[in-house]
Amino acid sequence: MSTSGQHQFRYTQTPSKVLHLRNLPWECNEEELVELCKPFGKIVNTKCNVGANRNQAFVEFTDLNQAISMVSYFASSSEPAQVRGKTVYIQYSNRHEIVNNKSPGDVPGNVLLVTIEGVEAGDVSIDVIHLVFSAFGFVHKIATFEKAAGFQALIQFSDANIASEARNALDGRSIPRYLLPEHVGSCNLRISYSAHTDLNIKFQSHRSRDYTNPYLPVNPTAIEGVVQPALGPDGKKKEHESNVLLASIENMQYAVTVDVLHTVFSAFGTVQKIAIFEKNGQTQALIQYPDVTTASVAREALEGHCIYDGGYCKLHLSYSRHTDLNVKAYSDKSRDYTIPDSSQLAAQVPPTAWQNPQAAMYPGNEYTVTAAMQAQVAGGQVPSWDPNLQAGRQTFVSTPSTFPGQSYTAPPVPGYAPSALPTGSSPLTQTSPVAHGAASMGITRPGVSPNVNIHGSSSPAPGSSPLLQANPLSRNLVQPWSQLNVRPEGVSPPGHPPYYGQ
DNA sequence: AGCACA
Repeated sequence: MSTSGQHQFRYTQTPSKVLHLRNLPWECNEEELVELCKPFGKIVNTKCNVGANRNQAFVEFTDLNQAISMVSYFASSSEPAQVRGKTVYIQYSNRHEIVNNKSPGDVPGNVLLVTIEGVEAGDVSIDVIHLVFSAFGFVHKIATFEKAAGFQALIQFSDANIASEARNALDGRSIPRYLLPEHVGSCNLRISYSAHTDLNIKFQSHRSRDYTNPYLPVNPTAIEGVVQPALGPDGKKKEHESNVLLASIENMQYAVTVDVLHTVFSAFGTVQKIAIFEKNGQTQALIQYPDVTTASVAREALEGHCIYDGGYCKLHLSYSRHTDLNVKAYSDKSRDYTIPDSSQLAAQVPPTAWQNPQAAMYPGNEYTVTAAMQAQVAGGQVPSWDPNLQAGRQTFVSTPSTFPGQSYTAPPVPGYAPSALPTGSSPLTQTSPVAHGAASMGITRPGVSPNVNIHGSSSPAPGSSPLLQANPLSRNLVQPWSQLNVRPEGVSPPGHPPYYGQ
């Protein structure tokens, strides 16, 4: 008489050693599942927090009879199966084994990866996140970031037990409404484990916090994402100064390598770090000085000037929002000069290492946030460039041998008066970066050129070591002068004589 | 309260 008489249930009930459990309480974890099921046999695998509501689970016994005994028992029992007082419905799974029980995000650790669904980054403050997660124990560090997956946060606890409690309690739940702006609708938390064990927070900011280190400097201007200065209401650039310069390189017909940039920008002070990246098809670079003053001088001096003569590689400089770059110490695209002997790493670092430098650290679903991680775990100090985007520009970055032969001129070295340079006295003088570079600078911005005005005409003798550092052909900045006479194959001498501007 | 994962 029932309509289901000749119908099977939508989900077949043929016995399987895998059982499907539903109506589980949201708190349910693996241990509770095992407690419920182990009287009937040995459990070889489980999967909990399944389904949209995370209230289903699978349990796999070693053999079919054990699963059958459990289903049979509760089918005839007056006491339903329960977890924490909640009735659990048990049936045979329509599969015969549990696959992929543990995704990387399920491997417990002391750091949680929290995705806050349905909100924009600005809707949930780091203080709210801190408040919510502090209910389970001392929160050591928080780093937030925004990616395709949504607004995410890494929450570091002292140990995996506390992290686990927080995850079990909060996964799938919402941040209380009263903690959120009114316009926010639902706001579900999706929580998995991060592979990280210790976040590297460099600044206290609205994006990242280290609660273990109250003396960590505050970086009030660290704003995620956009590197370029924001536009003010009047449409003019709102520039706040920074010790890090953002250089956009226009008309980049010639290679602009880390070494070239280091040479150019070192004229104004110690360059700490450099990172080159592509943005919207344009090459950009971040150059970090120890202080704002140095950066400011460099910016004023170099803005609008060309690295190479003929209008090539014109620099446009602005202040980055970043204050401390998190770059690979030695790669094609970045350099950290604050690390001793970084140049020695050259031979040891595979050329492709930078392309996915932290891949091993970001298994599974964290993969999608790698770029943001590099930025935000470091405290929001790095723009969210994707190193992988830099493929395909090898023509410009490989070696000096790819310079167009006849038109090569070397980059400038501000700080030495062009007039002090010898011309034609040696093969090298014609390629002198000082000569051409200074000329280029002088032409582009007469009177502002740092090489003339800042350091005056107190030039060193030709051939002294600063000149070496200017030569982009030099792969190694400490290369002895004599070695520079041996040009890399394929690099032609300059096609035009040195030009000395005023 | 009704089947994951790739």
